[in-house]
Amino acid sequence: MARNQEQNDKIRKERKEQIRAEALRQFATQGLFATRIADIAAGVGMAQGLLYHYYPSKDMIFVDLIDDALDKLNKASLYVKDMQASAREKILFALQELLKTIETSEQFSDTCRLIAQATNSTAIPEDAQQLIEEKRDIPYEAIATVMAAGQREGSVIAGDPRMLAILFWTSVNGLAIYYSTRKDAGEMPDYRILAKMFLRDKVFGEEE
Amino acid sequence: MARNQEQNDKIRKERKEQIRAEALRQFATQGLFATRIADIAAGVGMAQGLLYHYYPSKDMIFVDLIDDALDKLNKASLYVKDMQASAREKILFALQELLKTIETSEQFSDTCRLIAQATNSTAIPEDAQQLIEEKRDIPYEAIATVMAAGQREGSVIAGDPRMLAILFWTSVNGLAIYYSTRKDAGEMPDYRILAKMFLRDKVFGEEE
DNA sequence: GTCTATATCCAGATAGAC
DNA sequence: GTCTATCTGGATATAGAC
Repeated sequence: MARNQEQNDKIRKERKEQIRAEALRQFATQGLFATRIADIAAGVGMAQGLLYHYYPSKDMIFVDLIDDALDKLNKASLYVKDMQASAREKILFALQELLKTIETSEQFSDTCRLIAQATNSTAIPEDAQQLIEEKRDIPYEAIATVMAAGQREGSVIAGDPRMLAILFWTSVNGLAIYYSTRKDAGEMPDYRILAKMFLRDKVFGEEE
Repeated sequence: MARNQEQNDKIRKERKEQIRAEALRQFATQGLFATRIADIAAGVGMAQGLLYHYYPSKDMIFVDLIDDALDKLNKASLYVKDMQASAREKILFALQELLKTIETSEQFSDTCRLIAQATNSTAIPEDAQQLIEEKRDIPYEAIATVMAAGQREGSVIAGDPRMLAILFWTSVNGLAIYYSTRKDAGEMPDYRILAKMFLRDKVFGEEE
């Protein structure tokens, strides 16, 4: 009977992951309130009632996804901050990776959109609001640290490093929203144009 | 009796404007679906039933506001495009004005947020979707025209002008969202940092 | 674990009195 | 023009059979 236990656990975990994936897609594209629990269940291919064996409520799915989304973003931010490289290289690397990921990963775009949906509405579950309150500043702080280091090394322009970090993230975020909401978006801009905002010296090799 | 007619029209117009203002605030901060028609009516200080003498449905209020928001943005964009000034000056002026307006005008922030809410969800009324489809590209085209002129005059970096326009608007939009969703936002960044992305030559007077 | 059927609630919209 | 009271539909969540 211990064998069945294991199998059940595995099924349970897989099912939960299916629900999460489907809910992420729908929440990101439609928003929390416009997404019906029946649609998520239908998307997964399970009965509506069954979904409640995995999550106690629609809100809880949302909170779970928000928590996950914030953690992923924070982890990536801290990775960049703690890289072995110059500040200049970190900024260029981060922008290049972010833009590439926005372009190629549907799931990453959805994650950005989910966070946008959540931060842009006061009508989300209180738990989700608290998570955002706690965790949303970490990427800003990480990049601000890099900017300050860049100022010391002479590669980054003068100004409040936190302000530069805000410009960094709001620009990336704006792009992410733009590209995830247009099918006809075309290709991504060159990441070096964004980098040009923050760096004192030339970022383009041949041209300019 | 013609006198009463006039007065009624005036009351009617004022009332409608009150509803619009309240709905804009609530749609922008909560989203279409989380906003209840009862709350809008309460915010205006009228009975729920009375609201239906001014608008046939919640969706129609939303569509009306979206239409208005897009028109305002487009008008401002075309104003900048047709200014009597160099492309470089137009870019600097536009960014300066946009950032100042985001900072000072609650209503402008709400307008940006409303558009963000609308473009970021597929679950909005079809009429609204069509309006967005029709009108949202105008600001991009206007700024792209300015960017192309700037390239000819030698002040703007190389690259697809439409791409530069996308960077222009997504950056501004990201900032607008950021500042409208934080009470503790602090002051706006220097608009010249954003301008630095697009301009070949120095944008800061003394420093750098 | 999975489904169908159902209870419950709530928001949008309407009717009708004043 | 304004209000109160009500209808109606639809979505969340639950109950109970298999």
